[in-house]
Amino acid sequence: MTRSGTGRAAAGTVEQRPLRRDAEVNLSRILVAARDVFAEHGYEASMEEIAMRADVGVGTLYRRFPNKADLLDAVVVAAHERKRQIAEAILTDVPPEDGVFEFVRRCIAVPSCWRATISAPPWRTSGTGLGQTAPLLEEILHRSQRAGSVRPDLQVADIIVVLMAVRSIADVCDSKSSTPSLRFLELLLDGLRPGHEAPAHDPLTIAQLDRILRHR
Amino acid sequence: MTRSGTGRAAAGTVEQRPLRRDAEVNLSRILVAARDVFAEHGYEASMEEIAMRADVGVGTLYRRFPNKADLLDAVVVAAHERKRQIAEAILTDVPPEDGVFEFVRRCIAVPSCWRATISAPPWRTSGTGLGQTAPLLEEILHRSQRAGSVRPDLQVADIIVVLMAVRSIADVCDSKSSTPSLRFLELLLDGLRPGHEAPAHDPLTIAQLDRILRHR
DNA sequence: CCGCTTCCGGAATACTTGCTTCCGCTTATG
DNA sequence: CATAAGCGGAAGCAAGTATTCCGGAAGCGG
Repeated sequence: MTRSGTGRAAAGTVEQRPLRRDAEVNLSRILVAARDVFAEHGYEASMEEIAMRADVGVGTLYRRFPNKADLLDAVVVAAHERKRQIAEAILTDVPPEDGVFEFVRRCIAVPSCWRATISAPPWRTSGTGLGQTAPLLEEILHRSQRAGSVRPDLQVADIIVVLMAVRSIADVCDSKSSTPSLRFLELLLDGLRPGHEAPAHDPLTIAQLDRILRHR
Repeated sequence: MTRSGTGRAAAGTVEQRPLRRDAEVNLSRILVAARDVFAEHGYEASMEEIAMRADVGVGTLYRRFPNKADLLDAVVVAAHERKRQIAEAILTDVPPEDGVFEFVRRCIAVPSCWRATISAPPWRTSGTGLGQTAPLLEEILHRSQRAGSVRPDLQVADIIVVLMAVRSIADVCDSKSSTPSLRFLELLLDGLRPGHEAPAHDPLTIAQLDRILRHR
């Protein structure tokens, strides 16, 4: 407490001094581990397992994050961002008729990303992040529909549900060596193609889906 | 311990005297409750919740079943039986072209049945029961394929996976008032119809699926 | 190279959770 | 009415786990 000795920054901003080099490395290791472990076990995952996977002690986790929920928060925020990036990339790089299919495939190819997004119980997080991606997804969907590659009765929420379904199958069935969920995914995607009767049941709205995901 | 007074049966058989009337009622209430609760929460379900749902005390559970695992066993066995019955009914009552679709729809219409079958971690149960239904399912599938209503590249395991997927969606999304999983189901079934390219990935074998379900 | 500050590990703490047991009371049954 | 089966639910007890704490190690500025 000598004086200002410890280098604070401009007043007002809560700027914190940069982390020590090793600490920064550990931090990113923690984030990766947390992402994976939460993805696998959901919020039930234990801090100890996360620590082990990150090759640090539990104490280190608590140095960076006040508690488990805050750690999850960080992971979820990062995952949202990743998903939004995917959606944007689709809109710029992919021909309209492949948009929906590519979106789903890419989301699934980055499991630690979308898994966390969806499985997290965000009763505390700013939101499920659907609000951020939904408009982009809507655009992707419309383009594919105009291109005639996707059935016209499909809704945005259906796509999210598809993601959730494949995720859960992958959780149960996939292993290091085999990924049967990919076959399931293709069957599922075939169901999104045109040429079928309109389903008899109404789709969820984004708001409903959002509530479901947030509340549980 | 007077004598044989308490009516034991022929030697050898482990025949137990019939349950008291009220006890029998309670037993079936327990079975129903356990079926539902296990279906909802998986093996994590607490004995207390099962007892509460059955409107009995936990003590009563333990009078009938030595422990939680055995209770689960009973539920799983019953569920297998139910599923087999459904499959048989399909084979006799339903025209070939509807077989697969009806099977899936009926399984899902009896949630407390197939849910338990599939979600239970049977590291202890005689088997996953796939062995019993698989041959019937195979027959159902072949008939539908010969009738041309189902894509020829579909395999039995695919159908089981479909069930698992719908189940997980229903768990998360369905409520008393709305059942969005039914819409998802229809989309999924559309993917099983003919007219699509063969999926690039191989299906699971029944044995693989069996191992997956049993081991986890 | 020195000393200060940040960091680290992981044992110990303090709970929570949930299966199982126990025992005094109730209820069917003959 | 007597008896044995059945019942409820309050402990007992064993795991599992978030969080704290502190002695020692490691980066960093001088």
